[in-house]
Order: sequence, then structure tokens, then C-alpha cells
Amino acid sequence: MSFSHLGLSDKVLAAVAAAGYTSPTPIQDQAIPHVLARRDVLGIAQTGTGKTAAFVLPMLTLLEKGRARARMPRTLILEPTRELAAQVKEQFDKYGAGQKLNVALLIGGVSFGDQDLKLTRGVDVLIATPGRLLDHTERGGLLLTGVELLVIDEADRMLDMGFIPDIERICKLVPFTRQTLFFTATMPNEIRRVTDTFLHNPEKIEVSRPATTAATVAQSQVSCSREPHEKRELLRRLLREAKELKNAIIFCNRKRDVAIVCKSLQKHGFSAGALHGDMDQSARTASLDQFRKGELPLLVASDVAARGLDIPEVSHVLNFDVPYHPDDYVHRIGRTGRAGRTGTAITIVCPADFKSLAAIEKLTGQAIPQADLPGHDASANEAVVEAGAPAAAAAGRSSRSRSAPDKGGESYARGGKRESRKPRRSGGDHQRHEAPAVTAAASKAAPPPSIGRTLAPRREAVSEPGDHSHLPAFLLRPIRARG
DNA sequence: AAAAAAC
Repeated sequence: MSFSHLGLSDKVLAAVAAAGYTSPTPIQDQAIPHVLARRDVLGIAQTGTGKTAAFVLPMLTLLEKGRARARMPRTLILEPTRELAAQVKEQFDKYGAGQKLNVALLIGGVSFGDQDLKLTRGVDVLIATPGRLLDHTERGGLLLTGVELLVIDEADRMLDMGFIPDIERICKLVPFTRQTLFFTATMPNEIRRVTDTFLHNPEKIEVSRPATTAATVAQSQVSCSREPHEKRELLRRLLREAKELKNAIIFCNRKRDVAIVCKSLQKHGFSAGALHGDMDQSARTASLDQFRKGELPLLVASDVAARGLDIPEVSHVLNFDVPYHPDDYVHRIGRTGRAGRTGTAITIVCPADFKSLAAIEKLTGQAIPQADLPGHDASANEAVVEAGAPAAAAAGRSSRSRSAPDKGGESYARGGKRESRKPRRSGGDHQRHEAPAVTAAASKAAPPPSIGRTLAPRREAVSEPGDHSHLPAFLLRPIRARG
């Protein structure tokens, strides 16, 4: 199988070959001919399936003809986060280097004026997050009446983030006759409503969900008390003792904890950077760039980094917190073990997390084994297993089927009020549906109860701040870098 | 519960 039969132009084929790709992924193979035939496409695909190139490559071929007019972009791509938007732009820069294309990025957090200037010069490809795009249209600096092709990417995530009303507004600003490419990982009712309204006789392409969690990722959990201080200490131990750690993303549930954990690691001599949505855009970009280049081995991040970001060669994912929503776990650990490489995912679990953990094990259909950490006090975890086992068993009786991708359907069905930008994801909806039996391991017999034991005794410090004797050199902070 | 996204 090669790219040559898909109908791409010679220029694009040359760029693909130069990038070292020889065979298309299933979504590329199926979508590209339809895009080139100017059909609408509904692509149901996860990130990591080669989805971006599935629209970038044919768009480059289509854009070889024609020229952009001032303030009237020819194509428009909508992305849920700034980082994803920037990542798509990189793909255009990479594969479109041989073409004189004007590609503009309209995202928040950066200068409005520069973007406006670029729009006046005419753009072939406009890549945007919804808020900033609407800002430009409302100020009159941007006309969407010349858009020939519209891409809506990560639609279900936009739904989670409350962007659907914005998407609908934007869809009404582009010509009715445009071509639309629509990508989503799942099809909840609210998304189905959007596709029914805005797609014309779409070609539906569904690529098999990559096994929810890649087999190349070794998963484990480590118990801990909920004391932030002890969690940070455990995190340091995990980093020190991790095998074959090259670099790691450390996920926290809250932005403030991202900042705290990052600072703490730095204080203890680790070379770490932070990434969350309250940082200014230049700092976000800087952290991500340094991490990608390998200059920064540790990235402490919120779920802004959980989905879609392409960071090759992440050896470890560490969940400082168990994510609230099981899908987020799958996305987080999907940052490692990519492209057939091996990866390691370790999750720190406190007693209060048993529900979230049971939901994760049910979603992935596999129990997460305890990490082997000699001397680590597991007493805090006995409460977890004890409380978690009945929950997992109950889940086996009444949970949803994983073959039904439109999870939480009814919870999305109502609403649609413009002013409500709140996510409508209903927590705990997994309790209401039915599902396959939970794995044997997850429902294994619970150990004897240890009632009332929620806090592990304070462990002896593994090392004092400033004692970096066991820390590999590359994990150390360079002297007087990054205050 | 939290995060994300416009000034």
C-alpha cells in the first residue's frame, strides 16, 4: 500500500516521501480520495490515527489551484485548543513547503494585530480556535463567505468544552455550498445533530478504535495518602527509580497543582516545566517546545496536554492525580507507547480515588496492577482495594457497553442554550448503561478490611531537598536556569 | 469537582 494511488498531486507526494512516510494509515487511505472528490466526510477516529494528514494532504493538493483574496480565506480549520491548532499549522508548513501558501493561525493569547495584518494579505488556510475566530469576524476583519472547505476537528472534545454553539455560528457564516470535513472520536447525540444539520450526504469513515490503551504501555498504580506533600515525595521517588526513563509527562487534575508540583520538582533539583491553560501563551509554547526538543525531560501538565498533542518518544506518563473522567486516563497514557514504542504509565492513587479508578478499569477492561515499589507502604491502598472491589463488581452488573460509542447520549441531548458555555458532560453517567463483565483481576477478592485507615503513616523521607545523588544527570536542573 | 477557550 502506498500513497501514490490516492490521487494526491506530485508535489504533495514528494513532500510525503521527503518526510519519510511510505504507506497511508487506514483513515488516510479511506478519506483522501473522498476529500479530493470534493465530498463531505464524517471521520470517526481517535487522535493518533493519522487523522491530521488525512485532511492536510488532500487540502494541499486542492489548494494548488487558485489564489486567496484579502480577508477571505479559502479554507478554514477549527481546533479545540491553541496547541492543536499550532500543531496543524506545522503540518501545513512541513508538507506545503514547496507551495506558496499563506497559512494563518488565529488563536487567543497572541497579538490580534499581527493576525489581522495576515488576514488582509489573504490566506489560503486559516487554522483557528473558535473564540478568536469569532472575535475577528465580529470586528469585521474576516469574511468567511469565500470558504470552500471547512474542517471541524475533534468535534466531541469541542462539545465537552462548550464550543458547539460557536461551531454552529461559524457554520452559518460559511457558504452553504462549501465542502465539510468533520472529525470526532465518538458520536454522542449532540454531535449527531450537528452533523445532520451541517454535512451534506457525507461519506462516513470509521477507523477501528485503537485498543483503548495500547498494549505497548505498561500500566501500574501506586497507592498514597491524599497529603499533597506525600504525593510529591512519592512522585520524586517514582521519577528516581523509574526504569529507562527518558522523559515524562506528569498530569495533575488542577492548574494550581500543576504549578505547585512543577515548582516542587524544580526545588528538588529536577529539570521540569509546566503546561496549563492559565499560563500565558508564550510560556505554554516555550514549555512544549523545550519538552519536544528534549531540552526539558519533565513536563507537568493539566489535561490541556492530554489529547492530540503529538510528542514523539515520551517514555513515561505519571498521573499525579487520577483523572476525574475515565476517557482522560486513556488519552493521558496515550501520550506514551506511540508508534509501537514501549511506554510506562504510573498512576498515584489515594483512597478517595477508588471510584475514578474503578471507572477507568471498567472502561479499559483491564485491572491496573500495583507497581512494585519495595518498602512502599501499601496500607493506604488497602482501603482503596477494599472500597474499590465492590464498586468494580457493581460496575460489571450495570455499566455501559463499550461497543456503544455514543456514551452519555441523553445527557447531551438537552441544552443548547447559547449563553450556557458549561460542559454538559454528566459525571457518573457510566453507571447507567450496560457493559461487559469486568475483568477477573478487577473483581478479585478484596483483602481483609482495614477500616478507618485512610492515611498511610508518614514515610521516612527518601532524600532531602538538594540531595540529588540518585538522580540521573539529565533530570537535573541546569544551574540557574528557569527561576 | 476540573480544564479548555475571546478581549
